[in-house]
Amino acid sequence: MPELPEVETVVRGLRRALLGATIDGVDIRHPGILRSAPAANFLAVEGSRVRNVDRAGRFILVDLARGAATLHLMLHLGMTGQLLVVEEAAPWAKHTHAVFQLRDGRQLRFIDPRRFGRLDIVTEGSLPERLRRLGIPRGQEPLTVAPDDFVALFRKRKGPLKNLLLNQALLRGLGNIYADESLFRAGLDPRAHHVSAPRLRRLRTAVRHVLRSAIRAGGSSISDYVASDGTRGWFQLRHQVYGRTGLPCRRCRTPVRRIVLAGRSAHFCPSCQSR
DNA sequence: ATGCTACCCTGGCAGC
DNA sequence: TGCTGCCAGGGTAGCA
Repeated sequence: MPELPEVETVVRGLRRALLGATIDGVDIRHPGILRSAPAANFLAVEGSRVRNVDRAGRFILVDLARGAATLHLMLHLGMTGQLLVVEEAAPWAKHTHAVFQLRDGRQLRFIDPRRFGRLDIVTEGSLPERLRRLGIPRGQEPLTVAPDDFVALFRKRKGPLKNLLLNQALLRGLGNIYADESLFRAGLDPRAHHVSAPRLRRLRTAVRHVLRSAIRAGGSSISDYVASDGTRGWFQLRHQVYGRTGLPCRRCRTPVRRIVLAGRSAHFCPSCQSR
């Protein structure tokens, strides 16, 4: 499940592989993955060069230049999406929905069995305008948000803390795994309401630590996730609570509990995490 | 504005 | 063995 660390790993791989490469065309094999722009709009990538690869939350942004014109490609991996840079002769994976042909004979392939992933493209407009048209949430980046801003984001909000962490309009990039892992590290119950400022500061530190550790590990590979060169991450081996329902807490041996919040499983240690 | 639920979609797995 | 039914969840539409 690609969350911020997985997307960051993919972005770093794409940057290494694609910067300066020329795109000769794109084949949208399954238009259902398009978010808003019709398939015809993607014809514009022909002859463009990759100028930058970046990330906003879980959204991957590829800046393309063609002459004086710029194009902005958005890719979202959804639940099971993969972006692979391969030689064009590489074996064909099932559920390959889009293929970008590179002039040097390689291909960027978008593969997504569950088809929750999305592609979009815009051609112009100011940065905020582009981000809006690409559907990028307005939330803060968890790795750069200042302590006071982090506290301000959550202080006057209602609802369980876990739900707030999943709200991409507040903080973008956290998903179910890293929300649970961050709450465990901060010692906070996912059901906690109206959390105090000192506890929120602790949560910010925990989020940063968990995300950075996961990025160093190349992300968590649970089912489909792989980096753009096909390698798997190993942070799943370090999960403290996610996916460990009924197993002993690694800190205190109390069985890990699973409840449902925001329509998702929330995993936590009832002894180590307090409200 | 905000917070909630239903929906999309397929592979993997438990249970019979 | 083979079938059925359920579960996983990111983002968004639609609702109160």
